[in-house]
Formats: sequence, structure tokens, C-alpha cells
Amino acid sequence: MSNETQTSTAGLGEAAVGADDELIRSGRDATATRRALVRAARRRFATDGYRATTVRQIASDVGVNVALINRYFVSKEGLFEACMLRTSDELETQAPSKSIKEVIERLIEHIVNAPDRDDPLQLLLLLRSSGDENADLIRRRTLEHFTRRLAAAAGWSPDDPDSEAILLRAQLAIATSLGVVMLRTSAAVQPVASASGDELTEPLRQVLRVLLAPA
Amino acid sequence: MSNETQTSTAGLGEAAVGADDELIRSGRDATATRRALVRAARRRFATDGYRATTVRQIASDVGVNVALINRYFVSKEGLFEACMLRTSDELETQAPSKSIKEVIERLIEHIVNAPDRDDPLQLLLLLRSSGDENADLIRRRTLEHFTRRLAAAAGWSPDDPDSEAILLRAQLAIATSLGVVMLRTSAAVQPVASASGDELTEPLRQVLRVLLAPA
DNA sequence: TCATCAAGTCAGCACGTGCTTACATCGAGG
DNA sequence: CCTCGATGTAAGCACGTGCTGACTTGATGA
Repeated sequence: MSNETQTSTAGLGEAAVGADDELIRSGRDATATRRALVRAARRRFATDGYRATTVRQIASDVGVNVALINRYFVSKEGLFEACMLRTSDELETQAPSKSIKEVIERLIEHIVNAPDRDDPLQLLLLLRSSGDENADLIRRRTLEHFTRRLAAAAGWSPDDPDSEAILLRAQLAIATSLGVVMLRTSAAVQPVASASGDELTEPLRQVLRVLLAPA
Repeated sequence: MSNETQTSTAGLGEAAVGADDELIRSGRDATATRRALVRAARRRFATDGYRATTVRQIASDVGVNVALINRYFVSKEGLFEACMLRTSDELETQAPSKSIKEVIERLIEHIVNAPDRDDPLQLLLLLRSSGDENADLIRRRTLEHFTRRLAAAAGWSPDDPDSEAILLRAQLAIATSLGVVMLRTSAAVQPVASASGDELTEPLRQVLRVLLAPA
């Protein structure tokens, strides 16, 4: 009936990593509903955009009352910020990259699978000026952070002015990735939307290598 | 004072190609205000998204009353459709392409300059599900039409099943283009947003050639 | 001069949105 | 058993939105 069978030792309502499911949230567990709200929100924001997403939708997805969003996240914008933070964390805590080619392969996998599973990349393609000043700032910061990470893997160094070109190329790689994810998810544009992963992998590999790993 | 000094021979309010300016629309010229509304609308839709742009904004940009939008285009969706049709026309009536490399160079120019001038590409990046069912359909059709045009220049033929891969690669090229335009315009993400055209041209050329003109 | 009709304006309705306040319900400790 | 705080709910306010109908303005022709 309830999922707090494992003793939630963390008395203060914080992280308290527990079960990852939120479908059977039948109880009064604040942290569980918080996480469920963030999950549902991220999915909505990614597919419908910031403005188009309504807090009532999100609450309905989770199955709780709308007022909880304001209770836990103060505002819609606060919820969005929580989504961004979670996404940023997920991208951060991935296994450290080895070679640039390996990074490319992993990026390809993200692009191909983003529509299916609950991929952090999805939220990044929330590029459009969302109408909200603060939300835009958060989004831009996350994106630029991600750029630097990818560029570093490709040989960019913050101190070396000669490597600025690498930074630019890394961002072009991100632009490409986001463009493909977008065409596959939001807009159901054929044939890319229904293309299999195998069909996409080779062209994407060529493009990303041209940008990031010029042999 | 007025711009209908040239005798508008077309009695019925249709096309009547006249001056292309709409800033000094001081008179009672229906077709001029229609065009002005479409222009302003397209810019707003492209930068703010469909849902986020309000008809009051558009009307205010042009300097007319909101009700005119409903008079001329029935609804906000009707205005959007008019924008899409105009964009489709502009893309259609471009000079016929010669070699694929030439097409690539022209596409690069579009990408680089899209943020500045009133480029038709801008509206295409209205990919996100706009919340409006019909608007989505129109957008998707335009995009797929554009894909086929580009693919044809790269050697794709509707009858040849072996050339389907070309269609997919063409769409990946479009995805890349849209991704870059988006990062440069909507999201002001550095460094791509402030990069000069010269810096962008070479990497873009490499990517597009890999996708469309594999030597 | 003045009737006529298209071009444009104005006030307002109906509805969806984010958010708030007051209330209900569950679980635990005295 | 009963109180009390935390979790969740219900009703509603204020506002922005798309759209509508009645009205005004200006050019044109008899």
C-alpha cells in the first residue's frame, strides 16, 4: 500500500533516495510527490513547451491537486527550475568520458533513444524563448554548461584562445543533436520520426565526427 | 500621405503588388494591412512560438486594431496558415538549384543570415507542437515538402526505393540547420549566437557536405 | 451634397490560466 | 481517545486570452 516500508531515516524532508517508481503513489509522502511532479513536469515541458504546459495538466498527470505545485515549488517557474536542476544533475553524474569517439557514440545513443525513454536531452530542446525571463536564463545556462562539457572532451581548454573554434564546433554538434531530437519528438516529421536507430546512427556518426573529431 | 497613388487597377481586393514597405501604412488599404499583419505575425510566431504570441501583440506591431485579424483571417490559426503559405511560396519561388554544392552554399547563407533579416527559415523552426492541432498539420506538411525539395537536389527520386537513405540524410541536414538557427535566434546561447558568419560557414559546409554530397 | 460601403475602432463576453485562501484528512505522540 | 502538525483538497479570485457585435470614419460616385 505504501512505499515508506523502508524506514525513511532522513527525518527532515530531503532527498531520501527510495524507490524510483511514482505510479503507485498512494500515500502521503511529500518527497515522493515532489519527485513525481518534477518527472511529469519535465515530460510536459519537453513535449508541449513551457508556456503551453499548464500546472493543472501536470497535477492531473500525477493525480494530485494543483495547489501542491505552488506549495512545493512556489510557482510554475519554480517547478521549471527544479526540472532544469534535475536534468543538469543527470547529465553531470554520467560516467566520465574517455575518448571523444566514445563520447560521440554515447551522444548518438541519447539522440536515438530520446523519444522513447525519459531522456534529459528532451528538456534541453526547450530552446524557444519561453516567455518567462527567468526560465530562459536557467535554460541558457544549462545549455552553455553542456556545451563546455562536450567541448572539453573534444580538446577545448578554457585557457587556450586557439581552441575557441572547438567550442563553436561543439555547440554546432549540440545544435544538430537538438534539431534531430526535435524533429523526432515534437514534430512528427517523416521520415526522420519513424526512422530506426540503425538508419540514423551512421549519418549521425559522420556528422559528429566531422565536427568533433577531425581526423 | 497615402500609397495608393498608383491606380490600383485590380478592383477586387487581391494581390495588387505594390510597394513592399508596410511601415508607412497610413491609409485604408486592405491588402497592405493584410500583408503587414502576415509579416508581423510571422516574425512573432518565429521568435515567441505560436502559443506565446498574442493577436493583440501582432496588431499592436502593425498599429491596427485587434479585430482586423479576425476580420481578415477569421482566427489566429487562419493567420498562422497564411504565414505558412507565404513562407512556402517564398521557398518555392527561389531560383532553381543547380549543383548540390550550390544548394548547400545557399542554405548556409540562409542559416547565417536568418537571425538578421526576415528569413523564411525562421518560421520553419516553429517545430514544437504548438498546442493547435491544425497548425501542427500545416507546419509538418511544409517541413516535409521542404525535405523532398532538398533531397531531390541531392539525387533522391520518389520512384527509387534505394534513394530513401538520401531523403533521410536530407532531413538530417534540415534538422541541423534548424538547430543552429534556433540556437542563434530564440535561445541566445553563446558562443554560437554571437559567432560571425565566417566562423560558421566552414563547419557548416563540412557537415552539410557529409550529409548531402558524399564525394 | 450626401448616401453608401469598405476599412477600422471600441467595449465586452466567455474561457483558461496561475495562484491563494480556507478547509478536510491522515498519522503519530501524549 | 484526542490533539496537532503535515499532507492533500475544494472553491474561487484576478488576469490575460481569442473572439464578437455594434459602432465610427473616410473615400467615392451620382
